[in-house]
Amino acid sequence: MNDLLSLIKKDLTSLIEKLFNEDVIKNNISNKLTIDYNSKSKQGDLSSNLLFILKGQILNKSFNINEYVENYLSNLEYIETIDIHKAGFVNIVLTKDYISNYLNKIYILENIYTKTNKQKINLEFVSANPTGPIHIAHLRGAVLGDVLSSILERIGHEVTREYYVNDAGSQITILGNSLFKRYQELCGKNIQFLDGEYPGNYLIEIAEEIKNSDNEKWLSVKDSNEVQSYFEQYAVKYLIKKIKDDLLLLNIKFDQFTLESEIVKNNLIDKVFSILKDKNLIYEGILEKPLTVDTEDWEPRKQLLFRSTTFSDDNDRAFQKSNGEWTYFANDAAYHFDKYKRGYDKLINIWGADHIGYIKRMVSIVDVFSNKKEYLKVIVCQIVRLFKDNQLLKISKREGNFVTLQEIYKQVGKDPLRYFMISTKNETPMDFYMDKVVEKNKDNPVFYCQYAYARASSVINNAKKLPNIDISKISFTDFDNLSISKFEWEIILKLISWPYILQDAASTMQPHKLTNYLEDLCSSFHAFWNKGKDDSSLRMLDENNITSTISRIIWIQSFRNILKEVFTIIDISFPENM
RNA sequence: GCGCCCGUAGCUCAGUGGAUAGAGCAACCGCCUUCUAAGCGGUAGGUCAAAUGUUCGAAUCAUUUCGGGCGCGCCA
Repeated sequence: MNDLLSLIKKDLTSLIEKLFNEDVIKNNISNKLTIDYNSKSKQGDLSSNLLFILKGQILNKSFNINEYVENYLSNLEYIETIDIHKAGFVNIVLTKDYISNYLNKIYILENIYTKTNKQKINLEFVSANPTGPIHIAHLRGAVLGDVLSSILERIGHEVTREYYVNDAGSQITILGNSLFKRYQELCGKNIQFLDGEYPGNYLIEIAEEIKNSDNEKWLSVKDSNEVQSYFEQYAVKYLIKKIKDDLLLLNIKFDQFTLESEIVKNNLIDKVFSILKDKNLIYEGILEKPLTVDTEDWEPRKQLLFRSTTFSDDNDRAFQKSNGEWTYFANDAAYHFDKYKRGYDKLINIWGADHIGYIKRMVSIVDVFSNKKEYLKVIVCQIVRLFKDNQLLKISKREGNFVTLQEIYKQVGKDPLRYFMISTKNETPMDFYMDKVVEKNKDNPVFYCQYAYARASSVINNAKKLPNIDISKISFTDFDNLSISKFEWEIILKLISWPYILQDAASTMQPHKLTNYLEDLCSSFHAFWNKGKDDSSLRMLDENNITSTISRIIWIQSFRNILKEVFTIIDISFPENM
């Protein structure tokens, strides 16, 4: 929490403790205390539920709690006035000095954030299979993961951005096969794709590369394993490179790529297996037929199962296939074991909505080997529906005709993509209108906020031209409380609440709180800008009133500083001129 | 059938125990000789899907119902 609120909370908490120690109230209920920036009513800067929670606790009915609280608070140095609302809210107006003191930190961009206990966090996201290019279904998680990482870094954590590459398993075999078919096709053979194979055009490019360097050499290689493995590896390597390049369009970079094949090679599954075995969480059993499978396709078989139901999952889950191979789940568990062994304080995964059913077993198994509760946090992002010309772009998984990141990027660009992908809460399904996000008007919050920054920058540039003010010599000691209007104090209070907003976004892991804040703050700025048209005393620059002009330059610079902070975290541009 | 998520203004969404439930768009009425009108102000628009419960207080929590999305092999 930000210094300001935690300081005041400390004082209110000790008030509650005092009342408890003096036997005025029944219980120490300080854990129910809340204090917040007062955005809802205009009755003060901050509000607290203090009296609500004290009311039911008073032992002596004749004790005048309102008066007691009022006296106590009035003596605190940072409180200008307090107002006890009849419903039970305590509304606090802070002294101008106190608010100015915090504004100063933002003006000089120092000590804005309270030091947190630094944690080593691993954030795994995207992790799309290297069987095709990045497309719309991966986009939201990609940006969400990147921005969330930046948020956590900003408050002092050390974040590893990680990508897990599923380069083992049957999908990769099929990929290799499909690529070889494309190669054969280029060599003049007739080919046909089966259901479940990869007919996408992107494999043709890869096949062309191979044909250009090796000609028809692979047609005559007898060892089919050699062919298979060559085409698999070539495809995976090529596609990983392509995925990296695509993500770079949005400036998304990873610190680490971990290969499933390496996890398998290092026998980590055996280790996880023996831990489970020791804890009696694995057994040989037969699963019931799932509802989604036709009866004729189902054959009950004995295999090793993980006791997922112990952790309130619907079913126990297959850990080893009946043919002796490990399941995908086993590999993935081993991968998480690997992350755990690397010594992170916390693991975060971002998954698409299509993996919801997989969360329970993964979180459970990580709990088991890490011996920690909620060591792994899985964030789910809901699907994005893409609209163009107000028409829903239908996708068919079967045909694999997803709109690729590259295609969307070409039409929309980086800033709107990054902004909109995080501006809706991750659990809410999102509609993305490709035409609207590039419009340059109020309809489009990206431009609305960037425009506010440009306007503020323009004020500062004009201030540099004022004959009687040297902007480079302004320091915070020149800030005059009295020349600031009421409306501006509201903006300044919003600036001060920024560390609280960031902290909140970090602890709830919800980056959309940043864009909400940004839009609210910029709206206040645009409103104030226009007030100067009706009332010339509210114009930001006034040659005839140096004191108020200097004070305004200070908060406008602070406003720009905060905007820069938010834009930087979201990683979109902030042009000075538009 | 089961699990998770969602249901808030005509539309897209915030708000998830607190005050008279908020923004933007769309509609209607206004504001450019002066710091960027790519902007601002105002009007209108609500059974917070429904019911019951929990308590000082519920859009928010619980239970149930209805509607929508996603998922429900030994695939990945």
